Amino acid sequence: MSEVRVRIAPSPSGNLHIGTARTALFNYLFAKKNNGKFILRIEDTDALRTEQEYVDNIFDSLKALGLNWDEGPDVGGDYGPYTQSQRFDIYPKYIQELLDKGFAYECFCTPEELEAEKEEATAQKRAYVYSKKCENLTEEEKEKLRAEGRKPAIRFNVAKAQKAFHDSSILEFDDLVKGKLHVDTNLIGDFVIMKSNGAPTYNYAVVIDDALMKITHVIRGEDHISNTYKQILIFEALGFDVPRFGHLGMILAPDRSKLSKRHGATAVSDFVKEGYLTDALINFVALLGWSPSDGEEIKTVDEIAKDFRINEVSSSNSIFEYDKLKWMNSHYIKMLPMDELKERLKPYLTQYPLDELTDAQFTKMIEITREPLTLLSDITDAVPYFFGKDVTIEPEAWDKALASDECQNVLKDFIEKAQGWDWTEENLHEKLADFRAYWKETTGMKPKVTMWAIRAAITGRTCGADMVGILDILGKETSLYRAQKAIKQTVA
RNA sequence: AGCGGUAUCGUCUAGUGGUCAGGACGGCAGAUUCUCAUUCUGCAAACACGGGUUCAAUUCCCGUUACCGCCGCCA
Repeated sequence: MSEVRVRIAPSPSGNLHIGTARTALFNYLFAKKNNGKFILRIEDTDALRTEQEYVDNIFDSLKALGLNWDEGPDVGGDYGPYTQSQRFDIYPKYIQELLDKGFAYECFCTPEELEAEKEEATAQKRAYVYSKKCENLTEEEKEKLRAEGRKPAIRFNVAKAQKAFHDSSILEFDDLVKGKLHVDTNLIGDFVIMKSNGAPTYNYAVVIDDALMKITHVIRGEDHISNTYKQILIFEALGFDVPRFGHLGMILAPDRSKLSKRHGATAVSDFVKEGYLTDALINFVALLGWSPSDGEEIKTVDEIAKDFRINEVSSSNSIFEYDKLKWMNSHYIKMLPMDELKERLKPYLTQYPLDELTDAQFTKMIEITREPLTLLSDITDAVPYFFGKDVTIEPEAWDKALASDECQNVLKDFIEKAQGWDWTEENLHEKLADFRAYWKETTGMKPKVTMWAIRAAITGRTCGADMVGILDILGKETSLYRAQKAIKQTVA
């Protein structure tokens, strides 16, 4: 069998969608597993909706996910160009071939006429298929229409192609993930393959490109199933080899609707901005429809590729559950080496005067605050008390841990004793333990309550990072200054 | 409406003509910890419904229902 060649063909009318990323991943996995080639093609035949910014976003997102392509617009390849808008001189030739073979014809219908046909169909509660009214126009009629200034679109003659290559009107193909699929081609109207402005339509361009790029397997979302029949017919009409098709279930939002902006992030770059790691994203999305044979869910793309079999992919839709993604993200954050974590976190710390800390202090701060991070962006709210002389005490922290006389006494005792402490990490650890023990023995106060008073005074909160580490980073002066400020003046 | 697809805990899924229907996330309970979080232990939680076929059906077949997709000179 010839070399496996698969492709991902996004349309640059938006940033790379997470669903497209999953389709790209499955293509990539299939290529890897079969020692094939993974190709990127930009489908920008609709100039109105295309933006360079989106093209860049698609490149960047795919790269960030580790889905590197073997051939594409930027890296080239033997079957380029890989951007459809640069292939416009290729398409007319095959249109002519289809016209010559009688598998296509010119259609002069206006949008209004087409609209009327559709309305009539709806009124009669029938499915709309094009009336074929232009199928047998004579040359004179065409000339007349042309003289009126009408520019024809080209339609594909479905029935003719079907009849030429199949015994009945039923067209069948064997889907890589769904098994045998079929349709009655009488239900497919003669569709437009070239618009009146000369631009190819999706269903047509895709066939020409897939054929010329020698694509062997087309893996895509199941929303393309009905397009597949049309495409197969074009492949056959032009005498091209028909590739194998595989249709993946869709990704749905938790409310079972299409995943859209109102559910949160949908583009890969949005997720990244929110603090998700691409490793977590790609791992998570692989688990939608595919499951590892050893039950181990945390896996790199390479590991998944070894274990991947397209026919074992689930053919049903799956819901995008943010909870599990978050769990996975926190897992990947925990696995990040310190140096890398520090760099990744910096973009979320721009509002703080990082130069107040030495590198050692900064490292320490990250060490003691990284544990509860679910998103990288969580760091923003986890560290305000490491900066500045003063700290804002949250009302709840005050009420719960500082307002009572008992707490005030703990704090006073802390200030008094801490004056004499040697301010090193080990020593603080020991002294603080003694401090807790002392209060427990003398008053029965729970260790956590004792610590709350100190924590609240110094960080303004009742929960946060390791207290020893905080004191160490802040230093004796700032720590005691803050503790002192939390003493009620009236109680002096 | 028509055509096509799908159906196992709330979610992602494993699995089989005879299983205690397994795992993960989430949930709940407990343990550990100066707090939050981690970590550990335990618990609850599913074969959509109705007919067949069969000694036996979650598994095979048919139907119903639900959900999704498609019906563009969008891709």
